[in-house]
Amino acid sequence: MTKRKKHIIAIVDDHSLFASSLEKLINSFSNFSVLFHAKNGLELQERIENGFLPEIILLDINMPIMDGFETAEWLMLNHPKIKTLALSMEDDELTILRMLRKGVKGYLLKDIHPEILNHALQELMDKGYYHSEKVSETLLNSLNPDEDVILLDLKENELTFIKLACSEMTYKEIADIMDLSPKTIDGYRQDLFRKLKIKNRVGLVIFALKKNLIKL
Amino acid sequence: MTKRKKHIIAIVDDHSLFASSLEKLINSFSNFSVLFHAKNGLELQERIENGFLPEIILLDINMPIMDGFETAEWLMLNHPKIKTLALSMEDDELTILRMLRKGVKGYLLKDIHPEILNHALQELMDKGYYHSEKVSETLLNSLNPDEDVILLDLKENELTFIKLACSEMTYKEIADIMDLSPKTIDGYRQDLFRKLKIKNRVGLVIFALKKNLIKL
DNA sequence: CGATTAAACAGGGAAAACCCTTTTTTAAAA
DNA sequence: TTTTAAAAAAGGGTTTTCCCTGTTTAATCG
Repeated sequence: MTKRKKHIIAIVDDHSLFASSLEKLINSFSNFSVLFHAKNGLELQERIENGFLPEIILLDINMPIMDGFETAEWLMLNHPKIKTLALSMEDDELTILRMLRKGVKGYLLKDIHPEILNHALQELMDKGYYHSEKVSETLLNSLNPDEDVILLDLKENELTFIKLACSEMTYKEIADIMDLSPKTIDGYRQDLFRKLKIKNRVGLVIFALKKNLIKL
Repeated sequence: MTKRKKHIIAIVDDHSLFASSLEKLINSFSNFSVLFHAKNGLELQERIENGFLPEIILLDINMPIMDGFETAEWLMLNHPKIKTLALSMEDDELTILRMLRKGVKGYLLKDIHPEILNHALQELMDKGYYHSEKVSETLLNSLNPDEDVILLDLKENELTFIKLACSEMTYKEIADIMDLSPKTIDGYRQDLFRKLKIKNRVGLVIFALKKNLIKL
């Protein structure tokens, strides 16, 4: 309730319709206002280097040219005082962990209610961090730190393989789709089974679901 | 807001601590009051046959002696005017469908908030039915009526097999646990694959998860 | 009781999955 | 350009899964 200057926010999102409406929403809050929005990380860099310095950045992840991961990393290294809040539709644990490792102060899912956004921003300023309920849940469910390391170390091909292995395709078919030898696929499989300490493909499906790597 | 007589409710639940607190809660509502509670369907029958006739019955499912399914069936056949509301922790589609087939007017999950209960009871009287949000979702997700028929027709052994097949056990191990021949298990498998039109065990896991037959 | 029906079980074979190890290829570093 | 390391591929074998069909067993019923 103290009368003070509004906190300055920047929005980074390639979906400009979303960004504009978000801007309107935030400007309606009493404690926050939007300074500018950028279509991707590169545009954000330009703005910042031209002297437009926000306190908070709402950062989308899936963007062309320079995505959320790169952007968050650049921010962490070059402007550590800016509080970055990831704002995405992705709720899989891998994406969440990756962003947290890039130094974001919070992770918001895009389906949050308007009032929650206000609350989230306030908490971010007060406590220094804020996560969506679902995100906190996901992070809490991850009681096995080893698994997190494994998850973060997954190569792109391994990830693709896991997702495809959660379908009814045979490994042969997966190999065809990924344009790799069945023997290579078998290598991925074997490797993952060892790392994840699982006995068969069912274990892989369960893992993928627990980590939200696939949806039902 | 019209001043009228409270609607008379009976609670059927073997967990008497839960039943008692539920009674207190309901008695605090302006439009409803609890007439009695019974530990199982048999006790309910006795009460009703002694002239205690509620308008609404909150019916638990897992109870000794006479469970929710039997009780709902008996109520449907003998007292069709009583509105029965299933009140359970089970959120799998099979249980839900089974209860609906026994004529219950609604399905509430036990983790609902107190205010929702009041609203649920009111809706039940006004519209004649009410389902928990999660339940409605589950029923909505089931866009394949054929699958529902299959689900309802599942034998106990088939169900057990499905659940075990969602673990990392081999069919041989499942056969041991269920004390059946591996060939019998293979029969279940083959049968289910045909009925559910799936190609392999992954399909079975996905099915079980979609229907909430297993939890992660 | 024989007849019917469903559940349990079996024979037998092909295809996938699983597993260990080694080699080739590729790309980056020294 | 040689070294090194990681990714891809392969050799080769065992186990499990998958699938078709047919038989025995058990329970129910006219």
